[in-house]
Amino acid sequence: MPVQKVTREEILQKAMRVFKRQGFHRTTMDDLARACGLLKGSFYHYFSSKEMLMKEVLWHANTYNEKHIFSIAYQESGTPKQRLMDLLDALFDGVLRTEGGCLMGNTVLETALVTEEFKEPLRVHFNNAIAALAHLYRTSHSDEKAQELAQQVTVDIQGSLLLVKLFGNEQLLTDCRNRAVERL
Amino acid sequence: MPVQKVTREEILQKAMRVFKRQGFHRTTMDDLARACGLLKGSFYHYFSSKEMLMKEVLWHANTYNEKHIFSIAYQESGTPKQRLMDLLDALFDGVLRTEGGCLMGNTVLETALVTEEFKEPLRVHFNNAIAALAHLYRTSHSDEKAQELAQQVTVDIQGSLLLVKLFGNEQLLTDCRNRAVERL
DNA sequence: GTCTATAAAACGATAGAC
DNA sequence: GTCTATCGTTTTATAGAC
Repeated sequence: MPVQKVTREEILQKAMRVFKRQGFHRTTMDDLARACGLLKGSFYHYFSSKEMLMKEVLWHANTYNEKHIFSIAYQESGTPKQRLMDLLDALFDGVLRTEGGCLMGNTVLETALVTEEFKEPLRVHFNNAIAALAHLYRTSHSDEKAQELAQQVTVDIQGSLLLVKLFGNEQLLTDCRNRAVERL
Repeated sequence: MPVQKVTREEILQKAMRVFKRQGFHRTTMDDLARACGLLKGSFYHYFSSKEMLMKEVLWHANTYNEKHIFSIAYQESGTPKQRLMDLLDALFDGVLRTEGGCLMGNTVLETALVTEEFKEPLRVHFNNAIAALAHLYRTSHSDEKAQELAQQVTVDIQGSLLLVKLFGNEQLLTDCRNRAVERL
């Protein structure tokens, strides 16, 4: 009787790492299966296609981020400044712990014009990010100004991650974090 | 006797548009050949591989940008503010005239960790961009501050382009342009 | 210089044994 | 649930006619 090697949850986790590092089109089903210790044939027991898997990975990441990162903005304990710093630390930790930067940002630039189906989870992610930041900036700014600042910080993060990926200088993220906190 | 349908120059131009829209890995040699009105077989007369073609496209874009966009920063006529606005207009024009956003930014996120050979032209591009902006900011700030501002504006542009690609809201670029001018 | 034809490999996906 | 085997397609790249 065949022993179950991985759970669906573990596959989503491992697949995310591979997609983050190699991008969607560069990654093969063989890459993904091997990253999970499986052979390609076995992989289709869990997911019917590469696109379906990617969609699930993106939604899964959204759920995780809502629960463990963006939720920090809405905590009742801690000052807004502390919550902002904690949120950014959690965000950058996730981004830097494995190679490839931000899966969401990478996937936007790689697929936005060729794969309509990924746009919905990607939009949800960035809307969540902006909403969480805006919630914090509203504690010291007007609604409009807070929304504007939240957008600017989101843009700042993604642009910084791009230069980090190219030049390897992680100091850019520290600077980005400081700018976000200073704007409170 | 076969008539020459396209010049090498035209191929680089057309190929850039396709890569910009679809990304490197999603684009096939057949896509590229057809975009030039050629058949795949004919295409290898000009370029030995897709990677070689992409490298040439990136270097070609660098030459164009140096000559027609970043050079604006170093012109002797016009105020720094005017030159900054002209430079950003030229940059955004090139980015918005065809679909896909910024080829350089897209290619960084898609290939930085999987294709070492593209990193050199990509780094040259972003170094050129930052240098041109820093040159302008130096007219009203210290060397260090100008460099810092130039980096921030570069990051701002790339992050804004990412959100524009996802949400289609080009107002984000206008805001980005205004922020860049205000920092002078 | 462009075409047709094709080789050779990679890839997404399926079928069936265990 | 995982494996092996394989199908059908796509893709990169080459060879040779015109």
